[in-house]
Amino acid sequence: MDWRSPELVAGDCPLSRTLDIVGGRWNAMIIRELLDGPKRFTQLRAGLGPVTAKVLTERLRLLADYDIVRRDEQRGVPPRVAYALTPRGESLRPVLAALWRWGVRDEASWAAAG
Amino acid sequence: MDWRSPELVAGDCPLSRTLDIVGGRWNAMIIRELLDGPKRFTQLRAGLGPVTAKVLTERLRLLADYDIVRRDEQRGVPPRVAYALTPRGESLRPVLAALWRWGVRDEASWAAAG
DNA sequence: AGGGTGGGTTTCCTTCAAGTAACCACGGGG
DNA sequence: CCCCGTGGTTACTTGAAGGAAACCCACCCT
Repeated sequence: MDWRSPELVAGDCPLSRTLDIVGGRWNAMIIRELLDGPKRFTQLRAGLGPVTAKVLTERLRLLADYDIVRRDEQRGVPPRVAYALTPRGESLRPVLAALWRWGVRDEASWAAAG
Repeated sequence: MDWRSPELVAGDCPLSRTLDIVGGRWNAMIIRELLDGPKRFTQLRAGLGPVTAKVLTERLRLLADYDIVRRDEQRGVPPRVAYALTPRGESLRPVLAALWRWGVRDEASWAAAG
């Protein structure tokens, strides 16, 4: 792995670009939910705990702009909207897996040490 | 990978705990610098681009609290302080590598599509 | 006397993500 | 008639992160 490149200094290194998407308070957890398969707005809210509708809408729109999630609106009453990962979103699976694994292993060894 | 666990809803799922450390504007890039080997304060500043002394100090102290970096102060005039990764910090290497790889591959395919 | 050095601290200010609360359209059910 | 559920929107407020600029020690060199 070559951690060096000219533009890394300018602040748009690959790390930062990935973290623009996967960082932040909710994005990773939303993607995690959708790695299970498509879900509707209310299901996402339920799976994410204390996220407000405003923030969830915001984050989903942002992730849609980034072509990470796709929004499938089924008209009718009441309206139902399903969210699913795009291929680009799916491609984040190994990244999320790495983050998840570190969190799990670390929790264990951190507790063991103290 | 089992993306489910009871406490995931409470917001302290393994993903979030890893991102507490690796997320944020500078943390990942600081760790990236130190994966090259120990560096001194000024070297870090140089490698990171436009980070102010205040913020860098802040981030380094935080990472030290998390036992990700170790601070080696060599007294004298002028004072010299070296920062190095702890084993816990080193263990983040695969995580950073995954983030980095996604950023690189994505940059390519994103540009190709556009 | 004045400047450079390394590794900061302090104060102030701006920005932005997130939270709170209220509201919307529909139609169905009681 | 009024509320419920779905998937939001809008306006307002808050808190924390981050940046800018100035300053600090203690010593060396000129």
